Amino acid sequence: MKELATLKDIARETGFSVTTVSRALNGYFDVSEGTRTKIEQTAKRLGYSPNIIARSLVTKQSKTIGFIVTDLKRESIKDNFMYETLCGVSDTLASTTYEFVVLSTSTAKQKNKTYRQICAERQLDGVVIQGLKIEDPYLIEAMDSDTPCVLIDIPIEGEKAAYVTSNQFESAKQAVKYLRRMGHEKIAYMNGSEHAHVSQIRKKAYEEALRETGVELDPALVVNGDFEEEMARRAALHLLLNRSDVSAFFCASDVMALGVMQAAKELGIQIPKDLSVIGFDNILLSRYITPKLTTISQQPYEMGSAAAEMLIQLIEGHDGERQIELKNELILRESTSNR
Amino acid sequence: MKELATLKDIARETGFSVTTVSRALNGYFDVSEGTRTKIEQTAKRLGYSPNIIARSLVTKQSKTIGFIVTDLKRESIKDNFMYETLCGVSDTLASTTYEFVVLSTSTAKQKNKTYRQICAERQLDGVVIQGLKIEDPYLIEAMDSDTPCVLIDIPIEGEKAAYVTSNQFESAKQAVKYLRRMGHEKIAYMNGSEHAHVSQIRKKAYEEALRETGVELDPALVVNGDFEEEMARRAALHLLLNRSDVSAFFCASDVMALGVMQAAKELGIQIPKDLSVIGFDNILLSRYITPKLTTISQQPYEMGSAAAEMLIQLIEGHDGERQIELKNELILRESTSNR
DNA sequence: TCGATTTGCCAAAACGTTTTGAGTAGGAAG
DNA sequence: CTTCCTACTCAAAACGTTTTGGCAAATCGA
Repeated sequence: MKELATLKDIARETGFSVTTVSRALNGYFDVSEGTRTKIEQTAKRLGYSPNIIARSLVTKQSKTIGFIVTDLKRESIKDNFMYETLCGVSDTLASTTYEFVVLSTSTAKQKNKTYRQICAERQLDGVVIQGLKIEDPYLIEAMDSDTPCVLIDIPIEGEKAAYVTSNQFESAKQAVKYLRRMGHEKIAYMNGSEHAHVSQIRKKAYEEALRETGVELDPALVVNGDFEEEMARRAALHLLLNRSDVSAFFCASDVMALGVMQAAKELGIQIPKDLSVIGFDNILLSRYITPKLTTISQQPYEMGSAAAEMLIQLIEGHDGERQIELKNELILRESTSNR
Repeated sequence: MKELATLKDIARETGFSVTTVSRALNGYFDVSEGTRTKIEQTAKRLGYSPNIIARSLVTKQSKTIGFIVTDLKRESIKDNFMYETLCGVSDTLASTTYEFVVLSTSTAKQKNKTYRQICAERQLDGVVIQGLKIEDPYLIEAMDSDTPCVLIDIPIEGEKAAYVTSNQFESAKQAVKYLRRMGHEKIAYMNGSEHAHVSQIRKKAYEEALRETGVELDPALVVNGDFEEEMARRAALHLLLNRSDVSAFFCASDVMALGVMQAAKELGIQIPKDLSVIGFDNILLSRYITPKLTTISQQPYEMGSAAAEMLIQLIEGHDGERQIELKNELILRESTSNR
């Protein structure tokens, strides 16, 4: 299997110079129609395809964007958040000339290789970042880096940094207020990892919703499941054992809601009769379990897709929106009822 | 934000030549200890990181492997096959110097850009291919291409081509024979897309299992759901309406089994009392629905991980296994019972 | 007719590496 | 005093593109 044809090969074959061949193939106007078709034909005949690497070296554009994700792990098949955003990114990139490389990182790894290095090494044209923790070094770096980037679910803007998120705050408040309207007063909150921006904002929403509906905040009702089912189960078990007055649970993720439901089951607490539960994410499972989970739907696919689009705008220097907010929606199902 | 430092910068700074700097940084032995440390220090001080693109151009190694997947689409959040293999690939690649770019293709796209071009353009060091149809052009190309590749679930070998698969045939037979042992005789088979290799092999297994247990093949009992829930539902509906003697369904995927179960429900047919159902894949959902689905488990994560490992062996010229077969397992749950 | 413009083409430099082949200096061996 | 190693260093070429500046011929304007 021989090597792929180069510009030089075409030049030799047609008798023109490398320069002319290059310009012909790139649609410049200073090459006559005749030579252009001749060159194009031999290019086709030889199966020529430009060497993106060589091109990148001189143009400084790799036509590659990085999809940086923290802890790409198989456990997240339950919520498919990362996978769906990836699909969104992939789909919109498919109609462009860009391709994307998946870069899985972690807080530990970020100490070995700086964000700058990651971008520079492969001369990434742009970056989509998802799942970063608030205090991750990459966050500050990304903010005032030279290479365009768009953050998912972390509302930070910079010279070349944009973000896409959703109306987390409002929708979370809406969920809590819904519980209040159903007559619940002792509403527990299962928070996710403290290091995630979404956790902070959802928690704040929970607090504000209670305040606005005239309920005093009880710190004991706020527990943490770190976005994990098992941890949530244990935390819920502990809380429900000690506080029989809790009649509703708002969870920062569906996966944790699963843990809460499991805990309730173990204690013989019936959902929704004895305990109402609301999740967050609208994962696939949420409408298959019994009782079906009331939850807040997000649109990860659309987020990925919007992120990619915005990134390309950024890369190509068009100015436009620097922030996008998608709409979440409260989906009422069977896990909630009147007090 | 200034550009990243280059070898030239370090050379200027230290007074050595670019050659020496390069060799020092790459650990050659013909550079004295003194200069090496001096060079290393300034490299660190300037935040030097090699430009992989430039390096690739001369070494012909991009340190990038391609993950070619057909029709990366959000629908597959139900079976997470593709996502899990991706995690497997990502995890084993994480401990190497390779990175991977996701290349989503389709039968249509394969007409525009040949496999060779895809590999050559980005000078991919190797490729993992998943989800290819049997008659896809890429298959033949990959088989005798120069760039190493590992196919997932398509047992084809080549000079530089290897594959990883599972004991599909045996495990499918085992499932059908299990139904036979439970006394079922009229066993329907819901096949997946004809173009998928796994469909063909699972169908053959179904036929052979019946033959070996002395049941005459009834072509009318073989229907096709194209790996889609809705199509499977319709096909099952049609079959179950006309053939009340069918007492069991073996499905080439869990997602299609979901469709079958839905059809049964619509017809008032109870599972497993009136109809036994076995799926394939052991998707997350399969143990959450009621009744819990009896199915065959696969190990997509391990497949991806094994594929990546084998690919690197191939790339680096070590010879070793060219084919890997993982073990599937029949998982008995609640959707099957005696006739 | 002559100068000016346009058209079509090209040589050479550049991008940041690695690799090759050769060179220098110093010491050891004869 | 040569000759030969050894240890270290480097200039130059190469990888496959794009870009710059310019050159020759053809066309145009007067």
